[in-house]
Amino acid sequence: MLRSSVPFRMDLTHAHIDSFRSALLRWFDAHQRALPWRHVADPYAIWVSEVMLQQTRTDQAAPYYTRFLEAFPTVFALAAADLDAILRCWEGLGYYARARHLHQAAQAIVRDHGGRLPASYEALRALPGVGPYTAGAIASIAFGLPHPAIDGNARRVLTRYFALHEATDRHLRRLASRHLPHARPGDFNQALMELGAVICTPAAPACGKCPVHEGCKAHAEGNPERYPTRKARKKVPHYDVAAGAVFDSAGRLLIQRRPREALLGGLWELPGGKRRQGESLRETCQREVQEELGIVVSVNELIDRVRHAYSHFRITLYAFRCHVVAGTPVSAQQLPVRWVALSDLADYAFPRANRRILDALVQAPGNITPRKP
DNA sequence: AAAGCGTGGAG
DNA sequence: TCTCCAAGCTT
Repeated sequence: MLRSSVPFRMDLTHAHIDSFRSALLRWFDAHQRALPWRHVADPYAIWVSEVMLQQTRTDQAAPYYTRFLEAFPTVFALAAADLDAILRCWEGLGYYARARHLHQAAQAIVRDHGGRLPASYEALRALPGVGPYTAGAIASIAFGLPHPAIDGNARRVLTRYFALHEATDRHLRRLASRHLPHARPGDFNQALMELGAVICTPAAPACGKCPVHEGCKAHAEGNPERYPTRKARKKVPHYDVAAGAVFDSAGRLLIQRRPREALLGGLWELPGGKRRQGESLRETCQREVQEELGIVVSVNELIDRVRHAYSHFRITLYAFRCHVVAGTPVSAQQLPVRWVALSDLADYAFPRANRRILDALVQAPGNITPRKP
């Protein structure tokens, strides 16, 4: 039943499967990169690493992983932490819902599992932020359970090795399951990913160094780069955005917190928004600050211009120095609003583009916060 | 099911 | 400069 639904059973002889996985594991044992989450046994740490690695390169996640575990060494520490502290630790890593889900899941683990990561695929999958890949990765790496973990790397390796033009996630999981050595499922999964990251790369794969190139159909066909089939990208819109660095008479800066569930959820930011048709950037700045906070500001010099690409659109952000002319800031969306000294900006998590502006602000002359008399 | 969700490195 | 895409998940 299972077997007949897989279209390549010719290749799935026991001998072939055995040589594939033993060659792969041998290569992994000899050539795996040294990464901070290698040879880690703590299921909590493994979980943190897997969440950080979702859609994120290993070299970007590595320093965050180390810092995060220092700040939150156990499930209990994470469950008891403030989301703000977690977001500060996560600043710059992107996809901030991951931090929120990590926090929620930690609380669920304390509440429902006595503070230990549940040792089953199903229970892991039920945690917020844990999908099919992450559940399989934790189950296999932390608990030695025979579940596949198909990420983008593994998908590329498998579609090339078997020359699959159309492969659903279900097919790939089933295929990987057949090759899983029950003695070392975690190492096998990691080996597949490592091969994809280091040898079987999207462009210019190093087939000459590949431990399984002899059985690889894409290599035999001569053009492995045509796998996996990618779907056409939609072009992303671009917006001009104006933001106000609004100062009060004491030289403090006005910031507001973004709603939890939104883009950049829970981070702090300068007020601002998209430029409208026919509007000047200074007009945008003035209007947005007034709409969001109910105050009238004078819009003065341009502090900086930052180009930034988000996941599904891009912007050019123009930040202007502003001063309050009339009113007291109150968020129209009932969001937290705060006046902060420039020296305290490290206490808040900001999106990357905003952080650039703030850095420019702190560097710029004329920003010495007046000493209180 | 398709869209929303960050950031940075490589080419 | 621009495109691609990375140890995916959620709704």
